[in-house]
Amino acid sequence: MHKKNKELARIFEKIADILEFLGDNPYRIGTYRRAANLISELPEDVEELYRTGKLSRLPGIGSSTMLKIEEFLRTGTVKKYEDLRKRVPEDLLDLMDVPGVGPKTLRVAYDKLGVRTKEDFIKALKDGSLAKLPGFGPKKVENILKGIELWRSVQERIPLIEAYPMAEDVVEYMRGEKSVKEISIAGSLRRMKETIGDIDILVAAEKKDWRRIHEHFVKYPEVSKILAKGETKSSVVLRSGRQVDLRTVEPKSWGAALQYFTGSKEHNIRIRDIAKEKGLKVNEYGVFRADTDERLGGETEEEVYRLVGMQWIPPEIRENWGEIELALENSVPELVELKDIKGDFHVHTNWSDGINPIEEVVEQAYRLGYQYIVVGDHSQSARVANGLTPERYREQWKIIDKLNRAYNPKGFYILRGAEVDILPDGSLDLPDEVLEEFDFVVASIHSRFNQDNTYRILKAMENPYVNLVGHPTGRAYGQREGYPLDMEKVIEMAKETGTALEINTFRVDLSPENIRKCVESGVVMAIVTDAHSVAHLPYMKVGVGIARRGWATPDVILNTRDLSGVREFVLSKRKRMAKA
DNA sequence: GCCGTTTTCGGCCCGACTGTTTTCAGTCG
Repeated sequence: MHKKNKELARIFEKIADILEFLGDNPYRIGTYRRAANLISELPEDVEELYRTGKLSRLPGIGSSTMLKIEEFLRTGTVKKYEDLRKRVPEDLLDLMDVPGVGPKTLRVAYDKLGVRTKEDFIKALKDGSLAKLPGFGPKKVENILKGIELWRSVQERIPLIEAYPMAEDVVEYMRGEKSVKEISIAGSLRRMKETIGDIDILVAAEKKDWRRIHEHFVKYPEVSKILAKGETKSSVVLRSGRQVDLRTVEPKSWGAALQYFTGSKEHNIRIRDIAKEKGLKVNEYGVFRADTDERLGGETEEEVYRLVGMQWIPPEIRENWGEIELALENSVPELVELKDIKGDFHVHTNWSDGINPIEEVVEQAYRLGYQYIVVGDHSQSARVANGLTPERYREQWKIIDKLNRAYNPKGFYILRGAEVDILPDGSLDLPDEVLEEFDFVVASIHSRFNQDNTYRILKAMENPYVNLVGHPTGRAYGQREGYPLDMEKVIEMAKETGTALEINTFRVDLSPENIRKCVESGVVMAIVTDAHSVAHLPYMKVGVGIARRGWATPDVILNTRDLSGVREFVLSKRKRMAKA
């Protein structure tokens, strides 16, 4: 994320927290929170958007917010925030993130018990003084203490790629309860957000079975704590420290509930707003006429969207970022789907740092129904990854040739590939006469991040044999921010040279924001798993989700092309660069 | 604080769970 966006969003979030503590108008507070949310999700630098005048046109950014943004860009801070923070102990406000603790609780502790710090608060919980206040009791205090424990263990959101298998496992377990009619992942996970706070699961079943379903849910073997258990909603914490929420709805409400619990919040508020204008009411049970409460539908998501007058919107782009306007005009783009994917361009074997033999990797790719796979082990300078010398690649090719003889009759092709290192000066780790013999070449930066990486990548793309830039920005979600990179130049050069940019599933690099820029520029991208184990290969579906979140259509995704299309992509670059 | 071909004032999404209540407040999503 852009640094200024992050800082500004944090200031607005803090203003909201303080105002809430002070008991200000809830709608004003909501406005600050929405602004914070919007700014943190902006695909571009806030300063840039301000300069081009696009900022004030965003929904929820009014004149007062604009003034504060201007002030921030000019001075680096906002006076209102500086004034407000003097009125509340900062330490105390952090506690608002504790599950079960809100502004009212903190305010009472502050007023009645003189609580000023986290330690004060914990002391008030433990010595029973908070429990004595009206509206409080032993249970509430106990829950808050549990909340603090949870909060300390789950401070960070986890990467999509970690959360997804976790959620799939819960879904799989819940299918074991026979009264479950429909089940789906919901929330930010269904929207394929890069990081996930907690996991939402939705189930449709007959009302009489709900209790049994929740009983089953809390018995999931990974559960370490039960936070809540009801007829419609239960929450648990897994041993991994992750919270999972399960909700049950009647089958006739399935679509409305799935729509509702998928979010995003901004998207849903907008949808309900539109519904209201049409005299309708949308909630998790269905779509109703506002005046008579007559139920109009809600069994499927398509029906919900249709009833409010628009086409269905893919979950990955439900962020109120223009998708609703397009849906009203029936012109939401057809996004790339898993079934369009014909191969993977970047996987490792135990020839370098993968854990499986090439034979197993190839077999797994074949079983996924692909038409081709690019075996792309590291090149020699990646010593820690056991990178391959030209001689070892030639040995590997003999095996690839042999495998091809076995698999080609079944319509499956193994391509000679490499993930060649881009060296500090932008040259490549293998000579051209070797690169020429590969079917497909991925080039990536793996070290010396302090160099001019824009230059390195541009230079690598000028090589006629480089077909794909691996994890272009160097970002690895949850581990490393990307290095500074002039993305505009990279996009321009990719387009000019006919080089693809990588959507790396594990690193979420490219990010959805950058993917969207590529889509707009018509730059070709390849979705890859960068699998280091056969178990990683099926995560292509997560990669497709990330691509969809960046509004990627099949035409800009290289994996949607068949083998001859891929060969054509490689050959046309070689021809083009030879001429140039 | 935002927003407006029904409004420049008066609305703003809304239901579930928990614990403390005897009809509801606080928190959450």
